[in-house]
Amino acid sequence: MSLRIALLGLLKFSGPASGYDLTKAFERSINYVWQAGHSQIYPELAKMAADGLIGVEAQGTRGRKTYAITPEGSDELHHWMTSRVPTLAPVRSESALQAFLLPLLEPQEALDILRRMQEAVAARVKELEDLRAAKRERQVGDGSGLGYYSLDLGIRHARTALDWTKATATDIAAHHSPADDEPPKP
Amino acid sequence: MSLRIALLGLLKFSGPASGYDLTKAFERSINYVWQAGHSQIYPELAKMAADGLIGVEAQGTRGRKTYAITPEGSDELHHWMTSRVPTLAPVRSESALQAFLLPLLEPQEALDILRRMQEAVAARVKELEDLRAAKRERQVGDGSGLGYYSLDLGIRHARTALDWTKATATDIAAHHSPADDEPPKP
DNA sequence: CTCAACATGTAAATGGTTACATGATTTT
DNA sequence: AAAATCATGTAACCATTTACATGTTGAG
Repeated sequence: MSLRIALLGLLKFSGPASGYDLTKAFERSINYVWQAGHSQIYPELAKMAADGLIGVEAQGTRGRKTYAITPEGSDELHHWMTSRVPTLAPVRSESALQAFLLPLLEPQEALDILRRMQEAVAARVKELEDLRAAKRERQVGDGSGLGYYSLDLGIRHARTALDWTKATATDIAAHHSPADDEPPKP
Repeated sequence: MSLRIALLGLLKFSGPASGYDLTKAFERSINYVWQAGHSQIYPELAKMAADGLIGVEAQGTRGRKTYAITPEGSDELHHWMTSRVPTLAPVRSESALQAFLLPLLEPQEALDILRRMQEAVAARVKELEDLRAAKRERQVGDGSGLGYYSLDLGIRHARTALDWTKATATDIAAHHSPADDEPPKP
């Protein structure tokens, strides 16, 4: 379902596009909230066309097929957006699993992991903030452009994860009584 | 892979258990970071036993099989925990997709959705905070117990999502110029 | 005796990833 | 002429979900 919705949203927003274009669009923008490769996108477009949600608007050179959203597709998209019950998608994340299992490790091992996590998350924060800055330069400064609000959400989540790594490291270090194996350097 | 690690972690922490026990443990605790039902767990346990990561310790009544983690299983778990590179799992969430597509809607429609999201997220925050309070009462107050740190992470994420719904609603309402279809009630 | 909880499995369907396969056009 | 990019598809595999299927034990 979600792949369909994502494709309908892209077609609605940017107008007619080919499977190739949509694959690129996925890589560029939407892959921060949903991922799909061309091997999933092409068959899905064929099914959506069969269901009347999109139509082949033109066949270009190199076998290029340009799809456009139909009124039925617009309805489907609008219906999904406005009537889906806000199910909090359960988290399914290896990092969260690692966090879950942290108490199994020795404090020093846990601290090492948290330090590495912290670096990775800090890099992600920077990546997303740069992306937002680049977007701001390219277009008008308001909330138009798909992905504006989800990018904000992503940045907030990444910053929260960064805070968590710091707080957790502090917490573990406190229980650990750092004198044990980190003798102060004079 | 992750399912294996989750099962190894539970067996390591709580000692020998049956597939049934582990299914219950999943439902209770770990399902905030990873989900699996019994139909996935039983076959996986069989494969893990074949791979020597766990062993059948005892066969009880009602066909109950009790599995225990082996030294090889412990190694595998420890290796995964300490040597996995902290890949930020890409988000794949319907809610994030909905956030991504929000600019397609009329401001009033978007505000309605954000209001419903806000209620759902607030409920999640409360659920998780209650869970932490209940855990605190039951056992010692420090960071022991699997899931202590990931629960903290979950609470922080949920609060962040709540903040986002409020900020986004405020932002959209500002652009919308509320006088348009929300005349002030005298 | 009946119902809830215990206990384990398999099968079918869906969704997603990786690899295979092919060919046209444009750029260097 | 070679390489990069455009462009589309299929096949095999893996993970996950939902449904099917069966039988035991203990409590009320």
